[in-house]
Amino acid sequence: MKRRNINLDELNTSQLEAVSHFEGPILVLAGAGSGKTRVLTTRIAHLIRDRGISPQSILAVTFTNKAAKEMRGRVHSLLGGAPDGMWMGTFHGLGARFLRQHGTMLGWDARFSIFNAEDSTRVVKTVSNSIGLDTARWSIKVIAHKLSDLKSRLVSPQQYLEENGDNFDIFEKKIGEIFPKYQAALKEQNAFDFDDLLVKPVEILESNEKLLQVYQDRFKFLLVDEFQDTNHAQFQFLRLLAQGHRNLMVVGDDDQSIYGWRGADVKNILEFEQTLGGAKLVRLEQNYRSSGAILAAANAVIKGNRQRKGKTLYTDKPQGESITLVATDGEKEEARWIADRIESALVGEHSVTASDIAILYRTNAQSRVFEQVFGRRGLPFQIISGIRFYERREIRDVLAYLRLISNPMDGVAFERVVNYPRRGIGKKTLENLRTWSLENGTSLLESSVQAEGISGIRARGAASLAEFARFIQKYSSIAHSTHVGELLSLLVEELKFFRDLEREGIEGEDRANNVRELIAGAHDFRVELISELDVNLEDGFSELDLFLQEVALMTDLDKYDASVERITLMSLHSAKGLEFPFVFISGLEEGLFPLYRAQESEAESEEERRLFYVGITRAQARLFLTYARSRRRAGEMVYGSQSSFLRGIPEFLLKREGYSAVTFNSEYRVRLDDGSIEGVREKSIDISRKNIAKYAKNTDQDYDFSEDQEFNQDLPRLAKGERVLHDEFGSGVIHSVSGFGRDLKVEVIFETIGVKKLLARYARLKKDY
DNA sequence: GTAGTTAGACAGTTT
DNA sequence: GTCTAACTAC
Repeated sequence: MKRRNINLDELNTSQLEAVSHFEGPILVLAGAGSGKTRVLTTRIAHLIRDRGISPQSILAVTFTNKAAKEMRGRVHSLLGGAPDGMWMGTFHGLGARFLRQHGTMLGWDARFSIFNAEDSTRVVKTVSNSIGLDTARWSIKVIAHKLSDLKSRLVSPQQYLEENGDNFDIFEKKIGEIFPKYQAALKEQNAFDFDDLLVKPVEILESNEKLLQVYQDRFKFLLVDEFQDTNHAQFQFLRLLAQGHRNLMVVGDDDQSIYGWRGADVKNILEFEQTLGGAKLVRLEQNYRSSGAILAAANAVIKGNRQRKGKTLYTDKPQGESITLVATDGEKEEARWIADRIESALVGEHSVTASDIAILYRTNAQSRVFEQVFGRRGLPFQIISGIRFYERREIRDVLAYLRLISNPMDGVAFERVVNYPRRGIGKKTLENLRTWSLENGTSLLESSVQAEGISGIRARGAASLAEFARFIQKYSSIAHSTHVGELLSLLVEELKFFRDLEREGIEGEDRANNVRELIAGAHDFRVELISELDVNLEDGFSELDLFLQEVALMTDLDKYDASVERITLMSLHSAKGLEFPFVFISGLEEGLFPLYRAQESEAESEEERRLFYVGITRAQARLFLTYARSRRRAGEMVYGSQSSFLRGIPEFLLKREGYSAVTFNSEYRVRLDDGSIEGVREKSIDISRKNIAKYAKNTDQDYDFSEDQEFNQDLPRLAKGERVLHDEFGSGVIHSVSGFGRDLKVEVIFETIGVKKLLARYARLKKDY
């Protein structure tokens, strides 16, 4: 039976040029919303179906699991079946997979742990302490960042020492001492950090001609998404693999490079054509996402940057609505304004639903106010990032047990849980254990078995340690024959985990629920394993090992579900690659966005501007830019002016709105425990913190200022006889007013459709002169 | 030696 | 407003 070719008719000229490109390196400069995912997925399907390339010969790399998943899904549906054998994943995921197979060459066991930033930092700390570093003077964080930076540039400890010779300043000297010890500590614990997942495969490939040959032969076609975010190690990994066939397609947008601080090197994309001699260049400049006004703003903003390849997006779409720029007094007012606007959109603009709306911000801390305001108003929302699920204390505690069961050499995991729940093992006991382990070259867990014989450890502590070791051993012995979900259930049950958490009150209840969610996820793991991974490749590992790997590389963003009916709150970084009909970019204040700290160098300033560009180009139909004149940051009140970024947007694209709470001309209410309402007043009131505290004290909780009909010159006085203007129904006269605050209702006689009863807070009535 | 409490520093983005 | 280090009570 002859199968139909992949349909290429609906591609534009540039897209078609990229998709039908066959052999040789190619750079696709894909502007925001120009259909780059479509190009990638269509080309993969085209290669397989029309060019007869085996899926096994294709390697596709993305930056997030979510993107990988989506790509796999789209290729699947284009082909009408799964592309079996195709390698598709994130750099880190592919690196981990590679190391499971070949890490033994470097002396690691296949069941290694993956250390996240927190784990790595702990190792840096231990190592720093061991060389007697004054940690008050040298920040552990700065050291950890420096190490990561070196590794992402493929600098080994030996190279670092050789290249710098005697030209060390004091800091570099310390780094030179810590770096090799840090690497040794990871190896002792049979662990790789995030950077190692990229660095070590390169190390292996570069030193094993034969193995390199195998992989070069296998991967005839390589495709890379978000190429502007690759660091040196990642690019080197790609180059090694692509050397054989030279069929490397990279897709990216230098204007959306926002991970320089993580080691991403824009030069990879700016100099791609030289590096890969004879590379073809295709530009995708037609935007299919945003309205004319939004796109014009985006183009104007990014023009302020000098370091760029240069391209201008265009669209066939109409200009659309103006971009709304809103100034508010404080961050609370900002959140309320946005909440008001969302409510009116949800009610008044009937095609808009909560999932169409995103609120973006520069720092995750900004999500808090929205959380409070939206929570109080009953607006459904989901926060992506913030404290990530897998980084929560209770989750990391449980996972540390699993890690220790999977990899007994994992010292970070050991220290995390050896005394949690309390087993009477304290600082001194651990210190002695550590010393003894170091001298005898055994892992902390092994040493615990024979803790009785260690000098300095008392009988009680020793017994607890031995007991703990037996506990872990017991689970290790059943791990390979027990499903990971079941294992986790048993473990949590035996630890009486929930009992302890429930003693911690409401917060403990939350934590318990998070653990339950994790257990539920673990029980589902088998299903995902079969559908997502090449099972044959992972032979020899237990589900536990694979579960831990998946979880180590999982982020909050991977849980983001566009179809769930909630407003999405996330950082601008997280939003890359997504799109929404309604986008609010909040906190556009000088110093917050762009951040003060990023203004020191031109490179960082430009990166901030690219971040703004990324934010703007997420919007399809409506874009709202908001800033607050004052904001609480790190506990301090900060007074700021509007972001200098806003000057980059031509005035004619903007519609300004003010929103001030200084004059509070409506009632406030204090809701008492029994539900009654107290203190309804008509006048302006003092809403300073002091007073709020006073009311909070009096009522003990849940006070609620009526939903803020804040002063605004365009707002009509809602009284009988007043002429008003409605976005949809036009002019009318108020016939009656009822209710108050949140529930204020008005009956309006419109010229067009007659009498209509409206909720004032949704109707957004304007003054009609 | 260990567990619970409090003062102090600290909030930039993430695989 | 949240996490860590130092302090104090047992």
